[in-house]
Amino acid sequence: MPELPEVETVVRSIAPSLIGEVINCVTCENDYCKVFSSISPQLFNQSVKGREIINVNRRGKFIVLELVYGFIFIHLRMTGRLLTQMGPNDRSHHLTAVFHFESGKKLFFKDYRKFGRLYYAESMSWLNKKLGVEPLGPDFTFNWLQAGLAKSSRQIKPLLLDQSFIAGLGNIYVDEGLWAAHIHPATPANKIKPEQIEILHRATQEILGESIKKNGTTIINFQFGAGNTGEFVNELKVFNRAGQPCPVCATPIIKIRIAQRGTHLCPKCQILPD
DNA sequence: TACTGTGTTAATAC
DNA sequence: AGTATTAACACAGT
Repeated sequence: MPELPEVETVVRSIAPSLIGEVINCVTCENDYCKVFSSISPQLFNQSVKGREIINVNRRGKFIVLELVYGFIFIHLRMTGRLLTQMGPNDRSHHLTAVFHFESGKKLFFKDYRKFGRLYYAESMSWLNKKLGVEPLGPDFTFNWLQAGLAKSSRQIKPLLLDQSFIAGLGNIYVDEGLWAAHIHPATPANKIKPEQIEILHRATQEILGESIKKNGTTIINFQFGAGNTGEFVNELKVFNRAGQPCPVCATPIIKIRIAQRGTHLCPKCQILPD
């Protein structure tokens, strides 16, 4: 399940082989035209054919291919993978799209649940208007977070998962950040104490940064490059650790449902306020 | 066989 | 307007 650190890892792994390539065409595979979202393969190709990729970046959980004119945005959703070559075990019926470059190189978009999508837009504003602040960017300050939480009565976890508020956090890193700050995930955002907001702010940045250093987290599916997996899975404190001891107090971690999402927490460290 | 889990959007209800 | 809930998407795994 790629979140910000995993998408960043993918970007770093593919950027060197994509920059400078000129797109001949992008085909959808296995009749899966939906990979282009709502537009037709013809229209998508009209926009990208002959254009050079001049940079590869990330915004939230989107991979951004900057073209000499315009942008391709790639969202991996849960199981999308970008491969520069197909391995012997990569079954072709999981392919949803292929980039064909004029050099002869290819980029394969493999996605066995087929939720991943490709989008084209002429400017970054298409994406920026959907997404909130970058948690590793300069706008993610303590003051901004405190003000944002004060304005909302929503439960903190679904608020942090809302990409139009903060872009890039998903189930793993929200659970980890809330545990670090001793915040129960169902706490109304506007009831969280400033001291806890301060820890949440710092912990979120630290956890994301550390995870990027370890190439992200692999629970089941995440891979990058030629089948490498993320090592941050070994640093997780609560996510996917139901029944195992809390690293702080040894109380068994529990898994509950909040806003229809599996949610991991320490029932002793993270108490819901009255 | 029925259910779950993933991220996101759209639709709907309050 | 803000918030919460649900379905839809697709499919491997249990």
